[in-house]
Amino acid sequence: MDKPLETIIVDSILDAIADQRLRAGTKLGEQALSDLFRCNRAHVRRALATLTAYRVVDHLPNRGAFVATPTPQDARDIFQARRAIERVICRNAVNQATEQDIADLRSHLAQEAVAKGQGNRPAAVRLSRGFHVLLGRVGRNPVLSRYLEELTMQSSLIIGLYASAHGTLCAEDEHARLVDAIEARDEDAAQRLLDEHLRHIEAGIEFGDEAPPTDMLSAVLKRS
Amino acid sequence: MDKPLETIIVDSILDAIADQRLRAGTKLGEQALSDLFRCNRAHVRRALATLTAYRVVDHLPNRGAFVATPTPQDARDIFQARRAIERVICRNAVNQATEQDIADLRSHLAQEAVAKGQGNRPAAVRLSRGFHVLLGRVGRNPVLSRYLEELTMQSSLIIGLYASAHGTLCAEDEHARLVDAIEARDEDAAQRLLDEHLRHIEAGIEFGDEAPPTDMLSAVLKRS
DNA sequence: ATAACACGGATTGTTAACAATCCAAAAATA
DNA sequence: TATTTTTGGATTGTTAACAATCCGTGTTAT
Repeated sequence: MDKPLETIIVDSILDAIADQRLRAGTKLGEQALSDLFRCNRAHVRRALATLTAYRVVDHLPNRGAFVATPTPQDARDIFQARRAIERVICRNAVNQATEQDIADLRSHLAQEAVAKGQGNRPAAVRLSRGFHVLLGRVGRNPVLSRYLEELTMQSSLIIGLYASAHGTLCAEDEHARLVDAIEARDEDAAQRLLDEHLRHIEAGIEFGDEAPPTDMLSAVLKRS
Repeated sequence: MDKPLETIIVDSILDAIADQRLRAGTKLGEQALSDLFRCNRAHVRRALATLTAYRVVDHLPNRGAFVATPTPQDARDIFQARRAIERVICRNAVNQATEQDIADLRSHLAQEAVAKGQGNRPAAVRLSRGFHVLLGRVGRNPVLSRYLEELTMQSSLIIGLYASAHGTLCAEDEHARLVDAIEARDEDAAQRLLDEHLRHIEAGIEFGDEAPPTDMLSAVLKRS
């Protein structure tokens, strides 16, 4: 049981972003965070530095750290990168997925279905991201997985910023059909399904209206 | 004229790695670095943290920071990621390269030729990396460019670690032919050339013999 | 002679105090 | 009243001292 403290802060913030509890533009004050996590300001400082390296936080000198607000152009670049990376992850998954992997993916699908059935949108977004991250693990290339984790994180941010209200979010049967293709070892079908899936997500994003930053860190980050 | 100090340290170390003046496994002591750059230990500490985030430095708790030593499996993963990413960068470049871009690439080719002609291997490695980074810029997707910069950095490390002595390094006419294909707007040819080029580089790597870490930071990092 | 142990220097990790900067609200001026 | 200036509090950035850990060396005991 190790608790490297800095990782706890980083993960808490990443989770909050994936959950869309932390919205783009929110200020991440050092004092506020060190109070929340009962720790030294230096720890918070390092956590914010690594989040900045992940491009999930913008750091303005003498101003502080803010949850990044990707521009529409950023969004296009990010989704193009996802298509490039997930294409190969998908191929790896088709070639290397074990029965256990398939079972894990299907189990995840079930969770997604529950969240959707309950109309729990934040959970749906988080689980949808989780599906792609899980797929990345199945691909067994840690380099690609890491990039995908970054990109899906930023995607969550983008969806929180720009997603159209009429929540056309990740038709989950697209996930299911992708798992079918992987299980059937149909590489072409899997790659095609994934590419289309990503294009659907991107198409569901509506640019043009800026979302206002929110606040109230403590209410949003508190958990353990 | 900005000198954010931390970036100076980071860039110096990255340059030294790209130049293969800093070899894998070298210890990066905090004291040594703060002496070298006449700065506070905290600055060094942050620089090492961001280098760790770039996966170019390994940080062992209570032991210190070391230039990362990628394993052969790491190398395979890294080159697979490069193929995935540069494939798309290449497509972008074919579609968007301006005449100025082509000119820049050709100018870079000339520099590479000079270094090779002089038998200057470190410069050749650095310039070879520079070609790919430049290509990334032409692709005009900052997300992909950033990942490519990381990956080429790690590639330099790998080449320094494992490259066969009979320096079959980046047949530079492969770069030249790639630029030809881009200028001719021949997407298929460009992508094929780049993919083959990357496979050639990877094939030129010989695993199995571990290279011993070196030392003497001051001799290797000093410049400005 | 070898192995376990203990000591001391060196290196990393942590903390708190101090300095610099920014921001918003109040005060002064036109 | 509108605009500029000032001022105080709050936040970030920097530094140095202190604590904890590691590692090589030298000692001791079997």
